[in-house]
Amino acid sequence: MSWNDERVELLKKMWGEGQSASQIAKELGGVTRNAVIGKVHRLGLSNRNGSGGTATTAGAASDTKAKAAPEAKTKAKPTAPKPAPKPAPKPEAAVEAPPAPAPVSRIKAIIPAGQPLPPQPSANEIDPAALAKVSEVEKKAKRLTLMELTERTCKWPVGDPATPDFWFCGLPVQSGKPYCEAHVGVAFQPMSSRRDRKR
DNA sequence: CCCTGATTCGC
DNA sequence: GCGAATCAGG
Repeated sequence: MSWNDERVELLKKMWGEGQSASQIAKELGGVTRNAVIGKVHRLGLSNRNGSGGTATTAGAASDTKAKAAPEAKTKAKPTAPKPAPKPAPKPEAAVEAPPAPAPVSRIKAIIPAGQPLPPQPSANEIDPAALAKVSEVEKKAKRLTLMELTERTCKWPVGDPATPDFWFCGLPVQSGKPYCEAHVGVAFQPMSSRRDRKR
């Protein structure tokens, strides 16, 4: 496979959207993420400029890569303000809210085979987008049983534990979190809507 | 271990 | 120019 115009464009597009190299490679097919990264660099669009903030959805592993540039990098673009096209019309990647000083991110999420299941879409009002994502993801869920869960499978429970069709998502977890990306989205909602319940 | 991007260097 | 191997980090 070679880099057609189309392929390069798709690469640019996806990279611009913040997609990870591996995702792009998967989409393109016939290339590895290394190839994608290499191409990205050759094209000179390595830094994903961002003015608005944290728009990284499925990847932002490394960022503090100031590193020690051994040689003088020949990256000259002094007069290239770049309008920083950040359209991102995709409503898909916008589930996280920055202002969350709440230290609520310490759920042990062990799921003690019983009742204390912290999350669970009930009478809650969560981000519609996040919920949509979840229900979409649940189609692809692995439907694991409790025993099949591992450290890197999403432990999001689906269904009623007192019912034969109760299973866990089982998709690959985000990173150290107990859930896959979609479920992390609804599990760790940093409070936004419905903040004051009746009291 | 999973993942991420960055760099190097033979091709 | 290309990308596997390697590196460096989360």
